[in-house]
Amino acid sequence: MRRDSRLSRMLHVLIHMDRHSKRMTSETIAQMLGTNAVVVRRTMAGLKKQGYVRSENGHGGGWELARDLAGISLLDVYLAIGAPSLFAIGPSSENPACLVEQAVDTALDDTMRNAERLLRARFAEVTIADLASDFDQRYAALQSSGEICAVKA
Amino acid sequence: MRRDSRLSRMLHVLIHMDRHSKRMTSETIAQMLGTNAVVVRRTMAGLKKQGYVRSENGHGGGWELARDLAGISLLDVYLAIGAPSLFAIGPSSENPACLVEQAVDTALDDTMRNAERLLRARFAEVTIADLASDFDQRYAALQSSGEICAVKA
DNA sequence: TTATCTGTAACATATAAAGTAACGAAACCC
DNA sequence: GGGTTTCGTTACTTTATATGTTACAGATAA
Repeated sequence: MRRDSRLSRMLHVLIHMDRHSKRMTSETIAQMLGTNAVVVRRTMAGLKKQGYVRSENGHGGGWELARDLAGISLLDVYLAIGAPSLFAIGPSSENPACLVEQAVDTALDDTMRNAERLLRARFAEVTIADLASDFDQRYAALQSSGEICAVKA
Repeated sequence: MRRDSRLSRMLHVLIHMDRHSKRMTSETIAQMLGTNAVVVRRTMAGLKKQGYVRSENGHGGGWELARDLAGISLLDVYLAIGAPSLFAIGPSSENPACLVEQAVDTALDDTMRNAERLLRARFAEVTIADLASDFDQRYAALQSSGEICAVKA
């Protein structure tokens, strides 16, 4: 399978929603992400459940932020999309009978757990507003006035 | 795809090879790992190329250690099997044109790079001999005299 | 009522590790 | 030498899972 890009995509979307006055439809967001509207709804469902975004049906409907970006951390988003597995490596089996394998897997597991703790701690430190201001700096640096992801910022 | 278990498997094998006086055939190792002899040869090829193990053809042939386990770190093994990607998450595209996406991916990438550095540093600290002594403790604690992975330790 | 939306279910695709079959080459035994 | 064992390698198939797609029901506004 490909690398899981849901976290990256949701952060991307949230920032655009913040800079976008009107509601954005799944279709608009999908084009922005280079994907499909169903994929967008599927992934955004978790953010909605956690109250980070709202969605409205019908004419003029779509998605909008339900909270300030300064109040949402990367960890919040990561958890909202279901806290998918961070690592591509792991033990060879769940419950090995072999004591050697148990020792190896325990050691690896400890190391991976530590790494996961650090990653989560780091995610918790950064708000989406922080990322947005990173974008502002890039934008100012380039002094560009063109299109940004097919959606004006 | 499944979680990559090559590192776990190779560590497992190396410890067994250390406790096993005779050479072990790919088939024997495969049974120990619950897999196939070709998978074993394929994965062990990297360890052989780095000089951690040797293999001999024909009658009485098979695999044997070429270096003391105290001289091989987890990082050595990880690198030997091709330093596969550690993370299951990543950016949505390689070269995003969108500045928002660039900011998001850069921030995530920094975080992941830090995590990778920490993981590699930790892997470098631990030798296979360290893992083997973990096993010894488990073994002593259980006072078991039975089979261990179909291969007596 | 009709055109837009979201929400879901159901199914198809892509990717890479893992699994499998086949065969050649090397080393050993008789 | 001839047969057997074992590695080395190629060329597949399988598997798991995020992603992509189609279809359709339900909700909302003009």
